[in-house]
Amino acid sequence: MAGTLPRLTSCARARTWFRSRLRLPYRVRDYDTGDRTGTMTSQEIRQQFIEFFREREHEIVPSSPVVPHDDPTLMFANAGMNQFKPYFLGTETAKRPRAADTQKCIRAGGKHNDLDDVGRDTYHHTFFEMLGNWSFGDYFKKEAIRWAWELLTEKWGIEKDRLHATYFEGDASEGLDPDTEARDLWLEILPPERVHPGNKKDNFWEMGDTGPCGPCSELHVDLTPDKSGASLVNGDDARVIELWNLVFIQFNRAADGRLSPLPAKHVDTGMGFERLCAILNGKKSNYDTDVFAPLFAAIQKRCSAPDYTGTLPSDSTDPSAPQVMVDVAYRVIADHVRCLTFALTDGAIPSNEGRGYVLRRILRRAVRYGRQYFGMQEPFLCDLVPAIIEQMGDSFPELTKRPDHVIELIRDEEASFGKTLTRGIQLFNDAADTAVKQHDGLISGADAFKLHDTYGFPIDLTQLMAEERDLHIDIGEYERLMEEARRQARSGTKLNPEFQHLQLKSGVAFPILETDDAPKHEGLTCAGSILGWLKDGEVISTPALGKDDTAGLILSQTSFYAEQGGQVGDVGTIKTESGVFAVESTIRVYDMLLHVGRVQSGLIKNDQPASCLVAPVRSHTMQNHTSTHVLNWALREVLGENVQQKGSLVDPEKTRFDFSHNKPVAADELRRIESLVNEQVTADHQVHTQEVDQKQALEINTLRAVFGEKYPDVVRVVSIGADIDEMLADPKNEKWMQYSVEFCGGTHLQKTAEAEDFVLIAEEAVAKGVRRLVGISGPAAKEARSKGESLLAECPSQEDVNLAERLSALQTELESAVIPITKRLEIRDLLGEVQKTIKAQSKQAATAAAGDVMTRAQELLDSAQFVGDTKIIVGEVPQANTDALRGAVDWFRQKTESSAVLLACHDGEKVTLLAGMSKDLIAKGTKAGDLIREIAPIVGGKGGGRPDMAQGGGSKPEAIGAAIEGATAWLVERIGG
RNA sequence: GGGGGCGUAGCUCAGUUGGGAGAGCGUCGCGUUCGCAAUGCGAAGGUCGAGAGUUCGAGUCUCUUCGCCUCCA
Repeated sequence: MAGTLPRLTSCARARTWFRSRLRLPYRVRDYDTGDRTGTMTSQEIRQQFIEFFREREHEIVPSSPVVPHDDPTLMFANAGMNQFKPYFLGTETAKRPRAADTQKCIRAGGKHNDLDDVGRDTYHHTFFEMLGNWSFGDYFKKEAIRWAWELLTEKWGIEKDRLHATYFEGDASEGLDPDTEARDLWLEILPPERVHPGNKKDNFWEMGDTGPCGPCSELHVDLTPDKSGASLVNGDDARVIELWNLVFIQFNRAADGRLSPLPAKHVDTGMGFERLCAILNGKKSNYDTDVFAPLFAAIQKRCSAPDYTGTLPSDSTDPSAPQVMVDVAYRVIADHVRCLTFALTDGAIPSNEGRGYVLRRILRRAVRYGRQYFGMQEPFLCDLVPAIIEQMGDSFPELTKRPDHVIELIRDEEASFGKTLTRGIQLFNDAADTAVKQHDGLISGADAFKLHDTYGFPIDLTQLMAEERDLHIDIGEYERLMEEARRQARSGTKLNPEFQHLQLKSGVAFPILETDDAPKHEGLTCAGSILGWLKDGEVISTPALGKDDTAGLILSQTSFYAEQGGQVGDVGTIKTESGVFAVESTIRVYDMLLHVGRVQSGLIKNDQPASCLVAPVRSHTMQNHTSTHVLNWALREVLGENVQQKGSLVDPEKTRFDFSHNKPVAADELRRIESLVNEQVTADHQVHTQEVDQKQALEINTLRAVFGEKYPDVVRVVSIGADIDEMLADPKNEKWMQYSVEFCGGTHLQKTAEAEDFVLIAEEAVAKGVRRLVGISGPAAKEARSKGESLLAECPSQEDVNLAERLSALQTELESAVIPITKRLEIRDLLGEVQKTIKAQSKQAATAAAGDVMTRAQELLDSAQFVGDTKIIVGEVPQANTDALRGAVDWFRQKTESSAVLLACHDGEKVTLLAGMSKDLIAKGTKAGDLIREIAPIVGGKGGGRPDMAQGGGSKPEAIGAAIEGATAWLVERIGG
């Protein structure tokens, strides 16, 4: 599959090239009939947008990944401005004042989750492109408005009298005046009846609760036949739709809610690409454009589906008519597979949490539609990926890099959902049967909830399946269970209650007390002074903190490391002349370092000099952190360049490193990785750190940056063994490849030998395609080694006695022991062999014993007395066990017409009794269980069982004789009498 | 991070107050058949994920742990 791609994409490239030479004229004609044969391809539209702004001195930037690795507040890129956020926030300055691009966006998580709308109308998408142009403190409203107008009307020929503009009408409660500047600019172009004021909701844009914001101005297109849609602007009507949003960022909202003018004013615009393509080609639906046409063709071919006719549930008298649902399925599948292809290409993976979970839900929705309306039982979404790559690979070259990987991920996910679906359908059928028989066609809320909770069946699917069988669901009960589950999940995530008040109150102003934490790299102590503390959600400095008060203490200077980059926050103590504060963890909020903990003794007052004492365990953290870097390097050496860091955690006990690798790391690979790390430790390399310009640092060939992570312009480089200046002077020299170089702000050893030793103690999967290694260093590593050796020495050899007991003891110990993973694997193999021996031995013993038991059984049968027609077989069988006695009872049953049996054996103090009764006796009311209950107390125990076979036991072997006599007497009386 | 579910033969799964580990498919052997398909009879195949506990007795109950699935945050 991959082999054919380059050829296909180059075809597409040639086509674009050819078209661009032709300079075909485009004119938009009639929106009403839609009979215009579209002449502008989406490729061309995208290209012309880019060119238009390139000609106006905009830097054309590539789309940022749709999966942001550097912004934890954002699940997916959802607007063009995401990658420029630092410029608006003022944390970075733009290198060029103007930019334009097309940004890949996904909207599917979030609060207003409109996933269920996608496919049911003409314009909702989970994945879409956003065209945008930006000014960072450069041009403002005038140019933005004029260019938007020029591009739409002059270049693309949209009829001028179909365009409406909106501007911000002002808001008294915020003290904001109307945006007359924008209004007047529009009035120069448009007649007053097509320039509309808009309220704060529609025409004032904010990034978040705080930060840059400003009025916006939107261009709307009137698609009504007679251009009468003026009253429908901002009316949420499909006939008059928003096309281009121009945001003028000119205010900053502070934490107290007040707005202040920004010194630098910015422009941020966004125009939905798919919608634009539809409008320029006179199509009513985004799905009727060539953005989707090739994909629809691929779907039809792969699914042998009926033709796509473009009907919608909303304009049909029967919203669930077969053809309508077929058309919905086309749109759902096309949209979702686009979304998945882009998200997986950018490094996301379907999983059971976070954004991975959103993707899983999207995939499942598509699979369900495919199953239900196209009858697809096998994975099929994966087969649609090449069509997308062929179509979009030119504009988004990243798609062509690892298509196989994306296809495989989708196929696996589809296959595993297929299994869940089959299981769920079974459960549904059971639930439906119960509903029909017992509840008058009402499926219980509990069943619906279980389908959702355990099998991942969304409620709408369950409802659909119910409707097919003319059943209903107890929705009220379902909702109640759902809410309960939500509540439970929430209550589980609360912070340590002691520190809950340390959450900053939102919307309340607070001073930012900046902390200088440079000393963290110098040592474990430093002197600073108290600036204040965070308590009850507020940053304050009075009154003093008394004994046992909990707070987040803020110092002017500190040697504590705040949790960042995988390294945990430090613990320790802070002393002043009047008190001692125990620090339990350290976190960063903005530029404040919060020393979270409690006052141990005395008082802590503001402005006091304070000395920081970081707990000595930090040195173990440093050993582990430096080892982590070497490990990262060793992984590349052993497993190859494909190893990408996926996350890490470094604390005093261990280092936990997650990386992309799609199969378990083999035992010999583990050994090599471990010994490579130790070679570097023994070599006692100097650990170099230096602040370097990011671009320059990226030149270094061996540098390992986290894929997709966004770094500041000046980064701290940590090199193990190689001088950083030398590397910068000759960044491409092959010899650097033998050293570890990373961007890192963490605390490190000065020389690698200080790590002492390194041992891998675990290897496991965390997600599909992601493995996790856990390593330890220092004294803990040495201890693990010797523990491993001693456990290995304890392994029994085949000849040893009491194999079974020793094995069980060793397994228990092995489970909790911290030993090298390589040693663990070795021991596991060894014990596996031992296990086989044990099995063979016990089988042999069983067959031998069976022979003895049969001899004894024959004796008992021969000496048995008759009571009427029934044989009374009672006696002791030495050297037997429960299974052997059962075998004997079965044998007697075959040998005799009618029999009552009681056998006994003992192993040390433990007595086992077994009783059997033939059917005729049971019919007469003599049951094996009764016999056992009667006899077991004689040997000091009890028992029971079924009428034909019962079992009991006790602890008095010396009473077996008495028990047998008792049994004989009981049987003779019952049967004889 | 929290909740729920599952783990039994090579595969798909049953297993009801705790009381002899099962079915179907597959495998192997033997029949019917010239042979195949089909079919009849028979057999092999299990540390019931692992470890502890309760019990006279645990696939079943309790706890711990591993793996997978799933929902919520």
